[in-house]
Amino acid sequence: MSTIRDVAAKAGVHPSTVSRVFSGNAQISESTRERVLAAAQVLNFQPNAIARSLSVRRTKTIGVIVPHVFDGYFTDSFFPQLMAGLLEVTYARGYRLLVGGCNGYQDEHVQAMDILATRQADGIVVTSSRLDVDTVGELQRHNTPTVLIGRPPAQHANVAWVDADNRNATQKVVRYLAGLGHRRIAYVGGDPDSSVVKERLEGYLAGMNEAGLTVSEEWIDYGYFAEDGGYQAVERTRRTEANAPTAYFAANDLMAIGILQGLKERGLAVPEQVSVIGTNDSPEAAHLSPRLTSLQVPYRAMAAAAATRLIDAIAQGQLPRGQTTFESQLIERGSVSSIK
Amino acid sequence: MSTIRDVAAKAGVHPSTVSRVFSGNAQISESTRERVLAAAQVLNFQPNAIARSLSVRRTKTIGVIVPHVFDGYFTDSFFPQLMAGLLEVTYARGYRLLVGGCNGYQDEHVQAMDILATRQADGIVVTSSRLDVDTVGELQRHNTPTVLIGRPPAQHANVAWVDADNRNATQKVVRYLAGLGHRRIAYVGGDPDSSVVKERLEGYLAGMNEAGLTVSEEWIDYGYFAEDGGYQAVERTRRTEANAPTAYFAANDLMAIGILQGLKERGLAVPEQVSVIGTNDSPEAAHLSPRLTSLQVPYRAMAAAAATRLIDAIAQGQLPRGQTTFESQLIERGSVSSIK
DNA sequence: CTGAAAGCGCTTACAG
DNA sequence: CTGAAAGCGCTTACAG
Repeated sequence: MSTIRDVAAKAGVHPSTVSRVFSGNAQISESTRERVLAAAQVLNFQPNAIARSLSVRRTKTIGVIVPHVFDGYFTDSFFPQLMAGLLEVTYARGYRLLVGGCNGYQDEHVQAMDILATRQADGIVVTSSRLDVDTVGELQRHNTPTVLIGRPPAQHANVAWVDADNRNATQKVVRYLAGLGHRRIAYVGGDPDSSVVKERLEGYLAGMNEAGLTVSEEWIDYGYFAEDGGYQAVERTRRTEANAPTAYFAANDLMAIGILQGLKERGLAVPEQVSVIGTNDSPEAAHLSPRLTSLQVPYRAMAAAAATRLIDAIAQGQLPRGQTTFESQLIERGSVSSIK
Repeated sequence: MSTIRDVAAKAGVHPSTVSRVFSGNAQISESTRERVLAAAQVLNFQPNAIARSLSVRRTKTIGVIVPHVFDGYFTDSFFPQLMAGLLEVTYARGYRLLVGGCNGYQDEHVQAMDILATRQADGIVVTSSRLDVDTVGELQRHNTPTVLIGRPPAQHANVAWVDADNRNATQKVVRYLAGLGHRRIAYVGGDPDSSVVKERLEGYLAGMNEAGLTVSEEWIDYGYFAEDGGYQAVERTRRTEANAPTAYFAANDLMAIGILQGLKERGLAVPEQVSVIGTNDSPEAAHLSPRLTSLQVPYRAMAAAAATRLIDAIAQGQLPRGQTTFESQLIERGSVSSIK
């Protein structure tokens, strides 16, 4: 690999001149520019981005940590949508995306801090928000460009974030179901320590309350964020048929599929006897039978917005700010009906 | 952010000593190590990875370009599996994954070369292999650590790659179908310029030949790698019912779903009248009705193997070498039956 | 418009 | 075991 020095020698100029033609923003006479470019051409020169980063203290990359803490993580449609949104804007803006794995939630902020502290990225998008792990606080303390996908714990009210209307959307789902005559409605969440799940629970409770429905403890269930979690939720929520839910709202489509399965095994017809609503509008939703009604959360748009906000802030040398809530949309298909 | 110099000052040692305690491999007396660590602790010091990279000429990151050239790219299960495999090993090996987008196949090798030429990564995993774009050649010419997921064009026989047994697996699928009595079998591929699709076609042809079946041109169709591609393939392959296929093998599950849809609209029952086999064993496959029989390609394992090979080579300062073929496995479910 | 110099924050061969 | 120095490959304020 040739360096700026080789090119300078060949073109008969000072290395700083070569640097100037490649860094763009500098007055260079047309003739020397041409000479430099020609020399670079034959030497197959491309400026070393690492050296440049060291010099300008900017990497033009943003980081993201993927917390593949549960097996289904990559199977769920959240992940590809996240990547799609992030990639779409990093690419358009000439940035790169650095992705690190991590091993459990505790490790997530270790990895995030590591990327930032070691200057491998100019900023970071944080996706998970477990309430018991203070990733955000750590990041804030270090005064580091961060935008959250999801809402931060209350004490960090001023971080930049982008989130779905989890509480509201869930309340609407319950309203919709109650409007159809359902009175025993179950909420099947994933990890109860995550903020999404908490927010949705609030929305559920608010919706039930609004409809004048008393909630039975048995209708609230948490499980693994995958088919099996939903499947088991059916067992746990139907101990006594008299008190069994006539409708389920599940934290993701994978769980909804598990619920569908569990109901089928018990000989319960969907939607005739029991209604089911999933979340995320995953690709399979439209192809199940019955076709699954699902609450579509615009993760791709959220990720794109997060990346945009982050890159904008970096470009202006500031910390990202502002928070945006995205509306979820209920995609009505065939897994819901009114109660007779 | 504090530097090695600040720590040195505080600990009363030379910067090079600080460097030594952080770079690991050096003899340091226990007492000075402790002093340095203590100083680093209070200054909240972490070595700047960029500076280190420049110095040692190694970034500890590998790159991958994702060619999201068609809309369905992120929806297909290939992408998450690829990322899962790559992330799994980069994480375990203390590497980072740098992902770049690209805009069409032509742009792919521009981006790949850019990452490498500018030294942002130590090596790269290349995923797409369009036969008309010589990404591999370009990469080879620059003597750059590369491993391909997929097989390279013949002229680059010596690049390292990891691939599925596309040809063989397809031949087996045809053998299986022929064994069930099918004589008019369709092959519905995606992009005909991609090597996977070519290889599968060869396998298809070989399988038909082996079974003593003459192929009708109409049974070979190419379409967009998504539902719609499959849907349209049904139209095109069933111009005349007399010559219409009784079995379909599709390049991915999305297309198979489109085929299912198209057949249903024509009032054809699957698997009673027509059999359908997809590829990739996507999450939805098991939940369709009929449950879709699918050729499972171990993309996650392939990606992991690619990353491992790449990192091993980098660690030893060599170019990656060797090629491995992974076996696909037919997951039999309910969309296939024998012909009466 | 261009050159010469200092600096970005590390690493490492060379002495001792 | 530790220090002093040179170097990794750029950038940019300062002169002219």
